[in-house]
Amino acid sequence: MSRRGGDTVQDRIVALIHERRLEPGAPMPTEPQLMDLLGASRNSVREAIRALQALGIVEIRHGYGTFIGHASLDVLSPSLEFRIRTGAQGGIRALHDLVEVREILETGLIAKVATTTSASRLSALDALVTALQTDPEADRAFHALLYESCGNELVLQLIDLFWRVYHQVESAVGAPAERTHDIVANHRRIVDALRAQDAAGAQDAMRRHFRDVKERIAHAQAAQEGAAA
Amino acid sequence: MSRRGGDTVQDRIVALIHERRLEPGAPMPTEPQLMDLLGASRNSVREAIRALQALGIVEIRHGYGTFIGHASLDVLSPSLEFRIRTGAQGGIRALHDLVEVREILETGLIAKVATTTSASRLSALDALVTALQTDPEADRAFHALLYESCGNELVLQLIDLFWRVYHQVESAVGAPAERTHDIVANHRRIVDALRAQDAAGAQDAMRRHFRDVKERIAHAQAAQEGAAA
DNA sequence: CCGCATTTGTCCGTATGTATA
DNA sequence: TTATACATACGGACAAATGCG
Repeated sequence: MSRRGGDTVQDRIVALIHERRLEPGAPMPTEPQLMDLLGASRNSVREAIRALQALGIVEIRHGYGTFIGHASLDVLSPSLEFRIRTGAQGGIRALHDLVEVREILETGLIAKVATTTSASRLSALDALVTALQTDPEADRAFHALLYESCGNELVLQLIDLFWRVYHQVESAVGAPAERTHDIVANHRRIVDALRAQDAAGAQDAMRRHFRDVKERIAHAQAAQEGAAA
Repeated sequence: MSRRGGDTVQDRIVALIHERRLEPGAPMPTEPQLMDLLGASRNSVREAIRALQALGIVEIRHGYGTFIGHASLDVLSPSLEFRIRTGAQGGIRALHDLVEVREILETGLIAKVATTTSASRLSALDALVTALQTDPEADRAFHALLYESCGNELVLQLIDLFWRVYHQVESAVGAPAERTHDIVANHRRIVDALRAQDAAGAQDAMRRHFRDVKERIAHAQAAQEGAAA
């Protein structure tokens, strides 16, 4: 029932939000109110709200109320993770596609921020590069901080989403054979190019970084095929 | 209850899918079976399934059954559209971010396919360019056909998703002041560069295309601010 | 074409847990 | 602590849609 069309309970709730100009954080009507407004039973209203919650359009706080959400992109995490894990070849193909999207996004963005990265940000990036050797979250923070100055919230959330999904399925699809030394070197090259305000050099460094990531995936694929034989 | 963790009904259903190695298109257990398997009531099972449906992980057919879905990215359409429409300044800022993501993706991809576009595909692109003047869907088909040879299903779905969301909110946020002549010229430049196997030229043509799109958005923003004054 | 079984959709009533005041 | 409002969960019942004999 939920697909295209304006007559489902779910769509009518979304229309109600837009009509009332409810902004993120604002309280939703309570379930009894929605039952009355939409002429639907509690069960139908609840199911529609659960679907909207899965999309990040509303947020439910236990025993308190339901509120307008921010529709953050990270609601796609379970869907993307599922997509990869059910993909052919144990999802390695889908994982490669995911990394390629990351590469396209980050090589495109790095050129935009290459000349607008402040000195303080550069030193913060330096600190994160050294932290890479011990803390895996430093890598996530590194890629997030890189593009913080671009002023595009959507692309920041996209990059963070893909980073999280990749590292979540990486462990499930097989050990990545981390070579910390190469990883640190790749990240340091990126920072060096930014410090020199060398956009093309930063793009090259980013491409090299992802080339190694894709090599690890290909290696995992070969190991998997070997195990299958 | 639905957030992170492995003890919710929703997460247990996903775990069940993975345990049974159910692939897209395969039938899910029926609601009574899930009630028995998970020890939950029918309402709880139904709400969890509705959330999974919203994520594209399952597909429900009334009176027939529930099946494993493909987790296609287009489930994000309502979420993205909501995100833009509730954004500041009537969503124009968010719309600009969306177009910028499209630009990054397409300028990055066009370089990858610049040398692998067959002659038959080029003539098909030519036909779509002429169709642009009458059929708005030709634009969508054009951008889809451009990258069909890249072999990355994920990025294809991303580009198509962003195209649809943009054109859906474009009408809601204000008339775009279409100038068909310029649009056709921009697309033709792209095809010409591909025919010459000129990757850099194709990127330039793509950037010019999106520069015009962003100009239209800025124009709509100025008109809106003028109306508010 | 019809009727049947299966499955999902909707609804009702009730009880329980939780957060706020 | 108590009271209230809210979300959560359960069980039962009937309606609607689909596929099949």
